[in-house]
Amino acid sequence: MRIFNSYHNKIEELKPLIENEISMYVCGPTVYNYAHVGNARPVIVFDTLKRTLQELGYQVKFVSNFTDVDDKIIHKAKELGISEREVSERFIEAYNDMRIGLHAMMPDSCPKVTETMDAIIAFIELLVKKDHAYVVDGDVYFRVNSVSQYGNLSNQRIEDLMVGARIDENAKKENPLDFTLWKKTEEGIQWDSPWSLGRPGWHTECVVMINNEFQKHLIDIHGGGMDLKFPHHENEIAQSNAAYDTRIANYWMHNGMVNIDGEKMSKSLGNVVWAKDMIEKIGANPMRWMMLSAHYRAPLNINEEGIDNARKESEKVLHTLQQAYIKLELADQTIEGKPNTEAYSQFMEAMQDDLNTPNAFASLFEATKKLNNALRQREIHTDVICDYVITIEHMLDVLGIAYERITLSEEDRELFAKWNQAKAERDFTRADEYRAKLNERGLL
RNA sequence: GGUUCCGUAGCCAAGUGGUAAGGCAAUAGACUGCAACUCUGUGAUCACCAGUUCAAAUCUGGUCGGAACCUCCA
Repeated sequence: MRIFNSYHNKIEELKPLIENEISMYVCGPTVYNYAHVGNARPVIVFDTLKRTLQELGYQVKFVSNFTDVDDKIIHKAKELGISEREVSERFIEAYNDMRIGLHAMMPDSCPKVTETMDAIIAFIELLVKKDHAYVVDGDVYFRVNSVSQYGNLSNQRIEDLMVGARIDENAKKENPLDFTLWKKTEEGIQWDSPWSLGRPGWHTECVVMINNEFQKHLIDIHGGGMDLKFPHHENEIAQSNAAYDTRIANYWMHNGMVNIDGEKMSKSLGNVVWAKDMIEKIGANPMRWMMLSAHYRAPLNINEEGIDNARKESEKVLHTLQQAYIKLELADQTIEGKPNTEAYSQFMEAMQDDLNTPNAFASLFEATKKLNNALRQREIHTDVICDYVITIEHMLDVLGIAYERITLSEEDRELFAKWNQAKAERDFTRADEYRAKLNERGLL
């Protein structure tokens, strides 16, 4: 498996820390609102990565957090007149519903900030003790200049960041780029700490959770949206380097942003689309299909035509699969075996090439075409059909596209028999009746 | 100002040195009792200019156009 490592900006062979095992972490959402379609992309991308790794035989441990302590949650709670906990629980549930709606596997663990507070405070204490952080009036800041590697991930020099960046002037900080580890606060939920009543900054939780969940300071893969590269991931690396002298993850992966009709989604443009609404509108399969039809690192533009495309393509493949099930059922042929077609090899080759899903789809279409051809032969070769059914099923499993094996009832079988007989007798009135019934049952 | 990325047929989208995958749409056929489904055929010299090379969409330089990040947005 080769993946593009954002840390080095190049494609690298994936070498796990432990043979046949992969530890991966993806930054989760701040649960103050529903997830929009942009949020759905990393869910789909990294779920697909996990599926690919599993198909390759890796044991994958996948962790993704919930940020349930944040200013935005506090504001939302005020707005709705409910507690912060109620806000976060509501949107955690909604987020998990979205995962289900996208056919994404649940992560093996979803730690929450509120349940990690002791470890976060202990970690900040460690940074302070090591002199990588300093305390001012109950706030704690990370001293960016204390780690030499700062800027490595985003490839920026501290001086450059200082010049043009619109950095808020905070007189308490030694350096404008220093980021908050702990914030003294009067508003919202608070925790007691050695420095003040307050709450942690955003960048610390991921580091602590990774250490906690994986019981080590270095994992294989860390993922998230491109926009998290700086400052969030840069800051994670800085903290981990400061505390444990490791960059937390060997491989950093970032997915591209999602646009709607060529424009960035934003509240001000009023074009934010909730993922749940789109799933409901177009269905999970087309949604995933569309998201995977472009390479994960490229920006993805969503428009009506793209949705339509994804819908047609997915339906076509699933329809072919369905016809194959019926054909095999009618021939009393069971489906078993492992994928052993050229198309499958090419598919997996594409997936191993930094998740080249567009090429993987090409293999899927080829397999579909082969299957369609096999289904149209006068002489039915069920073994060939079986090969391609298994091939396509495995491909769909890796892509997370849902399908269902059809079984025929006695009635269905009779209908097929009668239809064929009527056609043979050239009684097209009756034949059309049977055809209509079969159509009604979605079997044609 | 700094950093990163992109510009391939009507649309979506691979390919990153050896004469342009795939899909959608369009169009012409085949199959069919008719239809649907399906299958087959048909289209681009890769934003522009210059350079390196036997050879460039693919490397270098430049021009034009677009995007992201540098603001606790995936």
